Amino acid sequence: MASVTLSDVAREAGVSLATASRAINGSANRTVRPDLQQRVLAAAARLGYSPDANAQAMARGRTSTLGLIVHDIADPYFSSIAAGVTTATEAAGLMVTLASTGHRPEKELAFIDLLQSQRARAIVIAGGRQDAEEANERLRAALATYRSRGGTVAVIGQPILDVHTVAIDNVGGAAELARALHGRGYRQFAVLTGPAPHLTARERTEGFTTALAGLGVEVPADRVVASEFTRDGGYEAMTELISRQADHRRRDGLGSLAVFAVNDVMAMGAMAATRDAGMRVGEDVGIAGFDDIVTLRDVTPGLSTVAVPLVDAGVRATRMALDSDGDAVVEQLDTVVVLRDSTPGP
Amino acid sequence: MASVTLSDVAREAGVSLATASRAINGSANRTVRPDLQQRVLAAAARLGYSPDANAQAMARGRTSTLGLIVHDIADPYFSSIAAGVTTATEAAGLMVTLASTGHRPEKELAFIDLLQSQRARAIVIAGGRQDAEEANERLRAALATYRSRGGTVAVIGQPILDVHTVAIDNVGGAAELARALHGRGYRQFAVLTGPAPHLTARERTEGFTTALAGLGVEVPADRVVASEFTRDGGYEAMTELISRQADHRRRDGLGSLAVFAVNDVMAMGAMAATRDAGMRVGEDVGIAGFDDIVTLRDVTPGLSTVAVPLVDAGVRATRMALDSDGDAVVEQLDTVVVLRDSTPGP
DNA sequence: TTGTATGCGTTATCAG
DNA sequence: CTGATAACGCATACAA
Repeated sequence: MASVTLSDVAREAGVSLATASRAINGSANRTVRPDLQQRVLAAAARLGYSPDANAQAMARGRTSTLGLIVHDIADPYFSSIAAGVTTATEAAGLMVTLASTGHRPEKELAFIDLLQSQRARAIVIAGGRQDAEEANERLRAALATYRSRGGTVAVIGQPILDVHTVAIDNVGGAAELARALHGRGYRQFAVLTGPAPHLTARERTEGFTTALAGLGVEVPADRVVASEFTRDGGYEAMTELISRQADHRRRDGLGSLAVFAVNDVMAMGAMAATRDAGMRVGEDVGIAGFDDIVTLRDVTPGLSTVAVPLVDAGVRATRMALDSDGDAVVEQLDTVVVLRDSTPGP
Repeated sequence: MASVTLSDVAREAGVSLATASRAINGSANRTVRPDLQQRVLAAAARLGYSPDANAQAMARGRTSTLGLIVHDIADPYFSSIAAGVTTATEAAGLMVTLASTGHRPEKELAFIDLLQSQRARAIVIAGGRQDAEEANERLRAALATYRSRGGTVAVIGQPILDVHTVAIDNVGGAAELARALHGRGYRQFAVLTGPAPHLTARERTEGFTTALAGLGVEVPADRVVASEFTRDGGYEAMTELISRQADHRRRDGLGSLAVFAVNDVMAMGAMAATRDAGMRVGEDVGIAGFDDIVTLRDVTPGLSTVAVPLVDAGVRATRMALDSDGDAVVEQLDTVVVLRDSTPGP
C-alpha cells in the first residue's frame, strides 16, 4: 500500500532526490561520491525500497519489457521457443510478457495493441502465417505502427510481415526428407497436411511432393489428406488415409508406404491412429514428421523427422528484435533430417 | 517515438483532458455525453491513440499485470500450468509476465523483486518446494513484503509459504497408486525418487511405501533409487536399479517388479532405460509415474500414472491470487490413478 | 456533465 | 559533485 518511494530514501539518507536516484541506478555519466552512495544504498535497504518500474518507464521513456506471442504455450513447439526467448530476454536484463492466443488469429492483433500500450520494447511473434491477405495486412499495419512508435519486432515463421524474421526452411527440409525416405527405398508416399491456408503446411507439402516428383515419384491426390495442424488432426487424417488405402491395395498391390505428416504432433496422432487400426508403425507403414519437438525423445518407435532448432529460434528472434533496428532482415534456420525407426525402409 | 497522448486526443476532439480520459475508459460513476464520447473516440482512432499502461498504472496506483514464475517453461508440467494461468489471466483482463528460473531457486527471489518493481498485482509460483529452511524463509519473507505492499500470491505446490496454495495430494495419490498396483497383483516394488530435499519426491515416495507397508509389502532400501527430478534422472536411476536387480534375482527369484517413478518425465526416462537394457516395459517390468502430463498421450505402452489436473491448477491458482485477499487458504487438488499398459500386472 | 488542477515516482535538465 | 525543478501521461478530487 504505502510503498517506499525514492524521496523517502533520499530523506532517510539526508540527500536530495536527484542524488538518491543517481546513487541507486548510477545514471549514465553522472557519478556520486562513494560515501554518499553508501548512505543512500544503506537507507534504501533499511527502508526496503523497491524502484517503481512504471515510474521509471515513464521518466525514461522506455520500458524493459519484451512481448512474446504464441499460438499455444502448452504446445511443445511453442514452449521450446518460449524457453529460448525467456533465456535470451533475461540475459538482456528484460522481462517477458507472455500472450497465448489459443490459435485465434484475431487475438494476435489484440495482444499487439496491449503490448503497444505497455510500451514493450520489442515483440517476438512465433507461429506460421496463414494465406489470408486481409489478416496479414492488418497484422502488417499493426506491426508497422508499433515499429513507428519505436518498438522492434521479430517473427518466427514466414518472412511476409516486413519485419525481422527467423525463417524455417520448410520447403528445403521437406524436400530433403523426401529424398532421404526415397533413399531408404520407399516408393509410395502419402502426406498428412494442414488446412489449405496454412502456409507452413503448404510449404512442407509442396517441398515434399516436388522433391519426389524430381525423383520420378508421384503422390496421388487421394494420398494427400488435409486436416487440422494438431495431434488430433493427424489422427483423423491418418484414419482417413487408412480407409482410402483399401482401394489402393487393390490397385497397386501393397508395397510399403511412407507417410509424411507436416508436423510432429500430427505425426504422433498418425502413429496412434495407425496402432488403433491394428497396424504397426515402421513395419506396416512408415511415418515421418517435422520439427523434432523434445517430446519425440520418448516416442516409440523413434519418429523420423526434420529437426528444427526451436530453442535457438527463440534466442535468435529475441536477439534480432533487441539488437537490429533497421530494415527487416531474414535469418534462415538450418534444418536437418533425422531418420529413426518409424521409417526403417520397406 | 513521438507518441500520441491523451492531451492530443482531447485537443483534437475539442474537449478537456479529463473528459477525454473519461470518454475513453469510462471511469467509474462518471459519465460522458454520448456525442462527446463519440467525438473523443473518433479523434483517438484518427490519431491512432494508444493509452500508456505505465502512466495509467502510476495514476491509478495499480497495474494489470500478473507474474508467473515456473522452473522451466519447456517442461510439459509447467507449460500446462502456464496455459491455465494465461487463460484465467486473460479472462480477468490482465497480462502475464513470465519468469522461468531454469531450476535455479535463487532466481525465484530475484524474479519476485522484479515483479515487485513492476508492481504486478499478483504472483503465481508453480513448482514443488525444497526442504531448505533458510531458502524457504527468504522466500516467505519476500512474499510477505510483497503482500504487505498490496500484492497477492498463490503457489502451486506445498502449502508451506504462508500464502494461498493449490496443493497436490502427493501422499494420497501415491498411496492410491500403490494400492492399485498391488491390486493388479504386483508384490515387488521399487521407487525412483528425486533428491532428498525435494519435498514432492519425498511425499510421493513416502505415500507409496507407507501404503504398501499397510498391505504388508516392504520396499527394500536398495530398491529406492534417488536421482534428479528430470527425465535424465529417471534414466539414470532406472539403469542403476536394473544393475542392482541382478542381486535380487538371485535372492528372491524373479517375480514381476513394479517401478514407481515419482514423476512422469522420470518415468519416461525409466522406460527408455528399460528398453536400452533390452527389457520390455510392461512385460519384464511395470513402470508408473505421476502427473499425467499431456505428453503421455503418445507414449507406448501407455504409462500408468496419477493424474493431476495441471491446467486447472493454473486456472485455480490464478483465481485465488486474484480473488481472495485475506488469509492464506489451501485448496487440495484431486488426483486420480490411471492404470495403463505399462503396468498390466505380473 | 465538463473543466481545472494536482499528484503518482522517476529521470533528466540545468543551475549552483 | 549535488540540488532544485520540470517533464513523463494519465486519473481523479474538486470546483464550476
